[in-house]
Amino acid sequence: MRISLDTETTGLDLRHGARPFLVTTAFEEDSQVYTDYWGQWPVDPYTRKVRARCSDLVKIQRWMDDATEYVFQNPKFDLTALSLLFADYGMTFRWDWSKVRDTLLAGHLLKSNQPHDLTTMTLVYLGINVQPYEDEIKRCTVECRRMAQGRNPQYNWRIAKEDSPKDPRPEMPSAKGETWKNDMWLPSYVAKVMDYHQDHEYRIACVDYSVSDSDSTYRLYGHMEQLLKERGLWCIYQERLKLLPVVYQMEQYGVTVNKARLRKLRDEYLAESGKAGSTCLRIAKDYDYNLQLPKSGRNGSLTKFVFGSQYLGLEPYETSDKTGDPSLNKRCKEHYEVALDEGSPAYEFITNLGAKTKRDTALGYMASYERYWLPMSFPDGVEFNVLEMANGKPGIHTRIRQSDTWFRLHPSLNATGTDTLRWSSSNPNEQNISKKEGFNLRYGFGPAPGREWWSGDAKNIELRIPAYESEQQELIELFEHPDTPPYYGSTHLLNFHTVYPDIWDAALKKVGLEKVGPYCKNIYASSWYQYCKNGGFAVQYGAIEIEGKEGTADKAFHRLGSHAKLKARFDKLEALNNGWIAVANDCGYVETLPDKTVDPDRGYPIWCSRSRHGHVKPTIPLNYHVQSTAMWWMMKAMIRVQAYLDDLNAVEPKYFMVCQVHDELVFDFPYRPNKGNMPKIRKLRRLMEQGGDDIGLPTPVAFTYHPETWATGESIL
DNA sequence: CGATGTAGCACC
DNA sequence: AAACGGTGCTACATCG
Repeated sequence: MRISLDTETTGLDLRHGARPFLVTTAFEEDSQVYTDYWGQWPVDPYTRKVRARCSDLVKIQRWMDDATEYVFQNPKFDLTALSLLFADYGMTFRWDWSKVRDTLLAGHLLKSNQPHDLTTMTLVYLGINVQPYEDEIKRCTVECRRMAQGRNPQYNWRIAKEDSPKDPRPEMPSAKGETWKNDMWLPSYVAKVMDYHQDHEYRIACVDYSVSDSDSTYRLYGHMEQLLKERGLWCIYQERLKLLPVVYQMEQYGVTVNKARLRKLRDEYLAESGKAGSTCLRIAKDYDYNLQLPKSGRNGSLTKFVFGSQYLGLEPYETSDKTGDPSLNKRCKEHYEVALDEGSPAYEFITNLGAKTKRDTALGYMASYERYWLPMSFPDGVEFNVLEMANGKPGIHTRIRQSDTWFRLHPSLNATGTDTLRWSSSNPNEQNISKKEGFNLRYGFGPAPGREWWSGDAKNIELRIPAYESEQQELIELFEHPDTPPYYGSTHLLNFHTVYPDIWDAALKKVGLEKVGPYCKNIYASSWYQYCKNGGFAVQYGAIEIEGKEGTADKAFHRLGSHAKLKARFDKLEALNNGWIAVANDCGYVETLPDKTVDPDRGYPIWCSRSRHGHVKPTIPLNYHVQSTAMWWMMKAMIRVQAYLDDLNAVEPKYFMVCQVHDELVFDFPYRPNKGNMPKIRKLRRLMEQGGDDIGLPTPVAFTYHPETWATGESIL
């Protein structure tokens, strides 16, 4: 029998203590959909702890065991929630991944650029509007919250609020915005306290809402299953389902963070930011201006000082598309640093402002890591015995002291979080941890004692895909012969030669074919070579070139006509781009390269939004196709690798995949002297590279060894 | 006071 | 009509 399940929880931060207080289900009998529920268990209003009934938990387990398929909207969340709740009661929640179905994965596959929340999908696919249920529970919850906050709170209940120094909420670091959503347990509690009658709205609003979600999930899945089959997407969906246990285990294990190292960075940045800020204030004071420095970005005070004619009076370099205000972003600061006289007040001000902003951003990230991290008892925790009461009786219990140095983050990973196949990551985001020189926040991350990290990244995968697909020989040659001069496998150098032939030829005369590439890279490191890298990325991400005009790419290359030269040299790439634009305009989506082990005839459809005039932006189709193909490859890599790790972990869990940043995978392994894990790493590399066979091009993977920190490492393979 | 939009910056 | 793709997070500014 197929069932659907939905849980309502006291918040999203399950690992910080949020728990389900209501579990609802839907199922079918004689072509009729029925619903049922367990809970709503009482929530302690002072601690927000859920008091579940063990007999209910047993029933839920049995209900799951008896089902042949369980449907969830985002299974990872509900399964984690139930697991943790069961664990609170010394019970183990069990489920069978092969029975798990997901309306979220199905929704993305059916229409990648459409919202995948349950309310929207229920409206779109079933024509049912469940918004009234949400409106009702919102109204009830907000009413009840008023009893506990405001000017005259009657009770001292711990309602959800955004964390703040005045009123800290360490148990709900992600609470912000619509915080009422964390308090849906409150109406039934109030009804109980007030002894309201059994049918009072406070007693039923949450159950009605949740039951409606279970019902929607059940019906939605039946509908989606049919659509996926009709549209020939069933095989792809089944392959995608294999991701669920992989993501689950990654989130569960998390990444380890070193507090001492992060604090060291913090102290450095704090000092430097303070110094740069004082310099800015001093310069402003010289103009008799009382500058209010923003904590990040800009504020009115700063804008007035920088652009006001009576103060620094800088000419705007770029303006905002939306507001037309002069911009002060990184590009602009870089421009002013070149254009202004070194030593002038304006120059000093801009450089110091840039230095401050960068550091403040890093400081903000570090603060968020501290908000989210959790203590870990492994590995330098020490066992000790204590006398404790348990079940009303005293006894000696073994406890493990928590580490003072090592903490763990569990970023939330969303495999359907983007319009493409890229994942999103949040709370905190693990995909934007700086690796800039001098700002390498990855220094704070790495293997805990007794462990070691390895990272594997797909070499240049987003350039390889279009190169092989279009059969652009120069690029294929480049990738196949990474040790051959003059480019040594570097697309930047190939671009350099193409865009700046005069500079290249002069260097060639001077140092010869063997050395011309490295020479250009070295002596033009912060000028032409850097511009070339910037321009190359602009082109890779789909910059548009219009004849005779300086587009973004030419601007980045610092030379008019650069983009035209690249397009002429890489004519097949250009044809591929035009081909995908035509496909997107024709049918509304592009597809990833077909995977011959899944469906040799078609790939994953990635929908491209259209403008009001019905056309797809020409910068989108190739980019979506390439980005998503790379991520399909990554998905295959993760599924294969996890299967291998599961084998290794059959006896004792030791080998973990812990992080994914688009084309990079990070592994946390037990430490082995003399790189004793190398055979396993070679196996990982083979498994990852196997994805290339599936989509028909070579996809080499490079591995780096990180025995100490993620910031530094040794290239091994 | 909360919600919303914008800018800026970190990643690939 | 617009022309560089995909994200998340924080602070600032504004509005009701």
